[in-house]
Amino acid sequence: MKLDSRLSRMLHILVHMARADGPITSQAAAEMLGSNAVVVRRTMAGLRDAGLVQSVKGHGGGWTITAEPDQVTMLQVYRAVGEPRIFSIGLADPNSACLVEQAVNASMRSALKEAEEALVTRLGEVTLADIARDFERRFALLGEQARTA
Amino acid sequence: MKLDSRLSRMLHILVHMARADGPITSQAAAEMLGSNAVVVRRTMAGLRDAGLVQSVKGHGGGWTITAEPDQVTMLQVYRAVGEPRIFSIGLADPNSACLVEQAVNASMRSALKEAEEALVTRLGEVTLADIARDFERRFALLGEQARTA
DNA sequence: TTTTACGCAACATATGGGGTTACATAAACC
DNA sequence: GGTTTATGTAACCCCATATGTTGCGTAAAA
Repeated sequence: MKLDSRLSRMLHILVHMARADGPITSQAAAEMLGSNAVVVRRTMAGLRDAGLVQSVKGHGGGWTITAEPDQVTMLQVYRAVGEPRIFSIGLADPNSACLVEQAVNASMRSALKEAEEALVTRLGEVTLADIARDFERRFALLGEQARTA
Repeated sequence: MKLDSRLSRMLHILVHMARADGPITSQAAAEMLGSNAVVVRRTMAGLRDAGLVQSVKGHGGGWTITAEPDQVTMLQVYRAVGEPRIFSIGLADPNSACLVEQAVNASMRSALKEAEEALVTRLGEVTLADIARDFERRFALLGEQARTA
């Protein structure tokens, strides 16, 4: 399997939604992501259940962000998409009867736990508003470069 | 794919080898791991290339650890098995032209980098000897429990 | 010479995210 | 009211990759 990109994709769309003045359709989102409208709906369903967005059917419908961008962290989005497995490495047998393997498992668990905590902590510190501000900075920088070129 | 257990498995066998007084055959190792001798050879080849173990063909042959257990860290073993991908989550498009996605990618990269550094640091701090000592502790504890039961 | 092991290529298998098709339903527009 | 536009969801296929398996070659000891 390739990388699970649900978190990354949802962040992408959420920031777009935060900047849009109306709903974004699944089709439009899919085009932004280079993906498929069904995949978008499937993944966004988690965000809707988490209360981060709402969906409206029919003409003029689509997806709208309902939460305040400065109140939504990457961690919340990660959880809203179902808390996908973080690591692709892990224990061979979590419940081995072999004491050697138990010792190995203890050291592996400890290392992975530390890394996961570092990740979760960081995800909890960055909001959609932070990412949107970074976008604005990049956007301004681009205009700057165009003018001085 | 399930979890990549190569690091875990190799640690397991390395600690067994450190405690054995002779070579361990691929078949014996495979039985310890609940796996297959070919898989063992395939994975151990990396450890041999890294100089951690040696293999001997024929009668009485098998695998022997050649490095000092207190000089071999989990990190070295991780590298010897080919530095498998750590995360199962990641960026949707690492080289997107979309500035929003670039901002998302920056925040994702930063969080993942921090977690990876935490993991690598920890892996570099724990040696095979540490794991072997933990095994001894567990083993002693088990005898203790048996006597007081 | 036989047996025991490793070395390695080639192929099979399982898993899970993502892509695709199909159909149902709801809401806006005419 | 009928048509169009959207979402909701099920049911499939596709693909990458660690792992499992078979087969054959080679080296070393009995």
